[in-house]
Order: sequence, then structure tokens, then C-alpha cells
Amino acid sequence: MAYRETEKMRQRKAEARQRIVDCTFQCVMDGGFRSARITRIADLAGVATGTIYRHFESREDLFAGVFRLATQREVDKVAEALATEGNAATRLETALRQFAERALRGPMMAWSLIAEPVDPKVEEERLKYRKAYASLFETAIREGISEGCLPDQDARQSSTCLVGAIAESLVGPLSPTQAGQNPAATPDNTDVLVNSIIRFCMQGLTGTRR
Amino acid sequence: MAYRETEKMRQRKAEARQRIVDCTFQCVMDGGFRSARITRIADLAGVATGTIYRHFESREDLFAGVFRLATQREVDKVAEALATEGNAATRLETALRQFAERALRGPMMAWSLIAEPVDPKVEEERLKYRKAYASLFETAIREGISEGCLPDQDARQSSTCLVGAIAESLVGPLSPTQAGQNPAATPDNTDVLVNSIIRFCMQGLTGTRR
DNA sequence: ACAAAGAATGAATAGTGATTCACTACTTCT
DNA sequence: AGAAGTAGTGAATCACTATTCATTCTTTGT
Repeated sequence: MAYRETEKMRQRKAEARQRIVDCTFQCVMDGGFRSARITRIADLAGVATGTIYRHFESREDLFAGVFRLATQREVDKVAEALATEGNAATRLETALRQFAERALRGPMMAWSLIAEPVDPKVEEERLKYRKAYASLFETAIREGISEGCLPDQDARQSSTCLVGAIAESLVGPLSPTQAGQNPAATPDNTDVLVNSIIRFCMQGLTGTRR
Repeated sequence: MAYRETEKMRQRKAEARQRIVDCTFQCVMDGGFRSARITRIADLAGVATGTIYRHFESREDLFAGVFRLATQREVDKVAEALATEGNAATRLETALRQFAERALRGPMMAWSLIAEPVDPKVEEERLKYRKAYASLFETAIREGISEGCLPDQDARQSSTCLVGAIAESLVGPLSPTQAGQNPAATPDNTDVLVNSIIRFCMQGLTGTRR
């Protein structure tokens, strides 16, 4: 034998792979999955199109991976918010706010994750992503119930409703309108929007007027 | 001149058009928009593929039209439920139930309307469709507030949350799992599901424990 | 320096179905 | 019956990119 993969090579490959992922990220942030072309990604990453296929099964596969990564970031942030001090209700509120505010700060990516029409494999990831959120919320709701700060309820159902209510509330503001940007995104507007979403959600959870 | 469109012809064309629409409906009910092929639709309707293009600008256009029709049906049903006797809260509850039950009764179509990844023009229709629901709910909420059976709130925001909460709760049960059918759809399960969705929604609206 | 691998390349290909359009068939009117 | 126009046809074309793969370039060990 004469060639054997060495650490240096392994690393170089890993870097290329990372670059591909990063550039895909970039493309999605710019125009969503639909408009992200393999050739464009390859150009940005400084590799040939063929090289992408040494690292990923297919375009869909690459996208699913990137979707999962983007997702993980977001879910982690929410998990973090749920892991702070305070009673469950407060923590849930913080987490919901985190979710909404982050989405409004990176609208194109958020739209892609929440609402952009995507290929089946990516859609599958989206289902998982939504379930991940729901699971986090569900756990917190359970804690709230045993803590006594939330009334007894179907925690799974409530968590699903939370995810839906936020997602739907964001779809309008996030949807990329063809010409120009949304008028929405002032920090002021954001606050008002987020607060009223949260109000509904917390009422739904607590059954108490806010 | 020698040929002039006559009533008979107009009618025959209208029938063909209708047949095309109906068959598209059928295809979508079977497998969603993505898998609905123009050739298949043409075959079912008993016309040549070219004929479809004498009636519709494009596939996307045809689909958008069908989406809108399907939507109209659903929205009308909800409007109907909101137009019955009783206070606004009760009517809203009825309407929410109507929405959810109808969706679970025609799961593939409901999934296509609510969550299937679709082309941009169709997605546009979906946005309108969701707004249509939200508007209906919004009006009812306003009525509820002035009737005094609902507390003061941001009616637009609450209505959006309602739509989101229901839609999200249905996506799981509706999603076509590749192999075989969902275990979900017994009438019994349906009731439990629908009731818990409604509970959350009504708590969100009223701020009162149910 | 050379041989034996593997990695990278990117022009060419391929798969998919929507869409076209030259043609035929039909309707209407004189 | 013929002229003039319209509707219907469906095989051929087109558009679009993801994907391939024969070839070239690098790396590694002797």
C-alpha cells in the first residue's frame, strides 16, 4: 500500500465538509432552501459540484442535515431558557419569548424552518423539530403541574398548541413578500407582537386571565 | 364570419373545465398535490393534456384554483358554524370543532391544505386561506368581547393563535406516514383529540379554567 | 522518484414531467 | 356544401438542475 488516510487529510476533508455546510447555511439564510442551488453552494465553498457528493448523499440529504443543525441551535436555546431558575410558568414564558424573538431576528431562516415548502426528507426533519419543541414544552408543563403553578391538563396537547400558536403567529410576519421587505420588523412592533402571542399562550396554559 | 361561440359550446367547455377540476380534486384527495400529474388528471377527465392548457394557464394555476375551491368549502362550513344561535364563545367552540372534525374526516385533503409542501402560487392561496379563517374567528371574538362573554384581548392575535393551535395539532395525526395508515383515526380517538384541542383554545380565549 | 492509493474536478448526462404547437376535427353561419 | 373560425389532440420538445464519472491532481509510503 502507498496511500493511507492521515490525520491531516481527515482534517482537510472535515474542513471542506464544514465549509459546504456553512455555505449552504448562508444560501438558505439568503433565499430559503428552494432557491439554494448546488452550483452556487459549491462556488461559495470553493469546491467543485462533484465534491459535494463526496460528502453528502444528495442535495436533499445535505439540506436535511443543515436543517437539523439550524434546528438544533434553536431548540437548544429554548432548552436553555427552560433550564433557568423560577417556576415552570415563568420559565415557559421566557422560552416562548426566546423562540419568537430569535425567529424575528433571523426571519428568512426562521421562515425556512417553520413554513417554507421543502422536500420530503427535509419535511421529515421539520416534523422532528416541531416535536422537539413540543417535548421540551411538555416536560416543563408537567413540572408546572406538579409544582402547582399550572392546572392539570393534557401536557402533550398543550405543548403542541403552543408550538402551533407561535409558529402561526410568526408565519405572517416572516413570510418573504416578493417585493421589498415586510414593514413589520421594527423592534417596537416585535415586542408588541411577542407579548400578545405570549399572553394567549399563557392564558391557554394557566386558564387564568393575564 | 362563420363560427361564433354558442351557448351549447360554452356549456360543453364549462363541463370539460369542471371535469378537470373535479379530477384534480380526486387526485389531490388520493395523494396530495405533489403526486398529482397532469397526464393522470387528463386521463381521468377524458381529455388530452393539451386541453387542460386551454382551460388553465399552468399546472400551478390549476392547483391554485382547486386549492381555493377546497378552501372555500371549509371556510364556509366554519362561517356557518359561527352564524348559529348562542353566545360568541359557544359559537367559536362549535366552529373549532367543525374545523377539526372535518379535517380528520378527509385527512389527505386536509393535510394538503394545511401542511403539504406546495408551489409558490398555491402557498399564496394557503396564506389567504389561513387569513380567511383568522378573520372569521376575529370577528366572532370581537362579538364575544362586546357581548361580554369574552374578556378584552387582541382579537387578531388570538384568532391567529387559534388557527395555529388547531393546525399544528392536526398536522401530526394528518401527516401521511409512508407505510400504511396512521393508527390514529378511530372516531373515539378523534373525539378525545378534538376535545383537548378545544379546551386549550377556549382557555386561551376566555382566560378561564375549563 | 515512483507506485498506489484517494480526492477533486466539472463538463456531460439524465430524469422528470410540464408545456407547446402543428395538425385534425368539429361548429357555426351563409 | 363551403368557408371561417374554434376546440381538441398528444407526440415531441423544453427547461431545469441534480448527479455522474472519466480524468486529473494530491498525498502517502517505500
